[in-house]
Amino acid sequence: MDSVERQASAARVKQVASALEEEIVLGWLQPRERLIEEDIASRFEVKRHVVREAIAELERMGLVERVQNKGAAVRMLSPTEVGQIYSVREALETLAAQQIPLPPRPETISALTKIQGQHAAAVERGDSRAAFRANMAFHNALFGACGNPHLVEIIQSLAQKVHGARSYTAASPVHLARARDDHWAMIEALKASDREKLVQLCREHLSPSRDTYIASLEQRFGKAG
Amino acid sequence: MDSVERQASAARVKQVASALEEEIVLGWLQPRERLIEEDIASRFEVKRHVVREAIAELERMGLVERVQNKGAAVRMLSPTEVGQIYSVREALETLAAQQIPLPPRPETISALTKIQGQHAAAVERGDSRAAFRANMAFHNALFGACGNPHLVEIIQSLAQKVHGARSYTAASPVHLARARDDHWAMIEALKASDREKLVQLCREHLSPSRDTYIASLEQRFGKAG
DNA sequence: TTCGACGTTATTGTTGACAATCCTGATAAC
DNA sequence: GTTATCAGGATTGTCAACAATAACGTCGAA
Repeated sequence: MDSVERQASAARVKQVASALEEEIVLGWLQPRERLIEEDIASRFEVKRHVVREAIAELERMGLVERVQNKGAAVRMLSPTEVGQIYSVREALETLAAQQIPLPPRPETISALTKIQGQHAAAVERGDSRAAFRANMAFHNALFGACGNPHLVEIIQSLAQKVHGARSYTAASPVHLARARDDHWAMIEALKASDREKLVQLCREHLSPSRDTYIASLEQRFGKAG
Repeated sequence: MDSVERQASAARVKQVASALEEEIVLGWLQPRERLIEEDIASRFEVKRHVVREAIAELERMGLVERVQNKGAAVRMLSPTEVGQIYSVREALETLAAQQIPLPPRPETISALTKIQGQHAAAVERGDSRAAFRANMAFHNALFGACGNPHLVEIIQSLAQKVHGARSYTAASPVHLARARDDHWAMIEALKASDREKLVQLCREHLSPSRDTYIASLEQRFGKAG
């Protein structure tokens, strides 16, 4: 093991991609901001080649837009698009929630509880970066319990698509706290095998960030945006 | 215009990717068969670079599997996986069918009719390649009418995932004829604004290829497959 | 002063060569 | 006869230099 450098490049690509994803989600990279390949390469100490693939990945995820000979820029989602994506998310996450076997396996509960502990801690100390990660982990674990990995994969990819739209809420203490409470409530619903409650929670969990994003966008660019 | 060579590479990548997709779907490339980058490069008269990206695309679509330093091979889907994917497809295509505005716009009907004419013609003359293309176009046009491009995109990607599993049915005259009849029936349901019928048709349209694939697989490898 | 042509620079796209890795088959030892 | 070892070839992964392109600023003319 000669340290970090000897990783498979595929791993490095994912590493760079998710690092960039985080920066976009947390708002460190603003919409319309360009992603310069060489800059990123030197910043992460990888070859441009790797950055290229990472950006291609981000493009596939819909976080970034690319045009010939002009490079990539973080993508700006229109309110319409965000609304459409959320409506699909709602349908799919509802579907997944309905398929989670109740009562859940004990491991599911313990895993969720553990992750949510980390999430709550991150929210407590205002660490939006850690909160973001824990939040993703929570949803993966939750929907992962539905037993259909392909459904989970789609839910994940949809969540990633609107990650870019979340820079407005990802750092907001109010929203983070609300998400935390929602998560605990979901765990309770699972424990109680209360499917109706669980589905309802999942559905309503989505609204805040969608509404906040759309509202802030309309405020900035006018209702026509 | 200096001929085909002057295309943007992005376009060539997609071209190669969909050409390979076709070959996989039509069974010209068997499961487990390896995809040699240089071979493909020379076959399509593009650089290896382009092939690489195309294969990455196929990997993302789930048609192909890649391992470090060993390259890509067309992926073999287990019956379980196929079942899972189809169950998500069913949910999503049902959802989309429910969202198609009824009565549909005249353009929708005419577009579908035109595409289906091509499909029927292809089926008639046993041109499975053209039938495959027309089939894809039909479903895109149909679900595209639901008005949510993101939903359509997901439906498309799921269809692509099981394309590999379709090599068993894609060339079968019986299945092609059945698909053709289903399509005509869907158009009729649209014309009649019969939502219930439409949704039912979409749902049942999926079963044959799934069942055929699973059956053939279990026959080949035993129920344990 | 403003507009447009032009050259410069920053950035991306492409290429071929090289390095690393894995598979195959042959040879030799047990 | 079987297994272990090790070349040789085939294939993928990495790289750095080069070409192509678009953004930018400058200069000159109306």
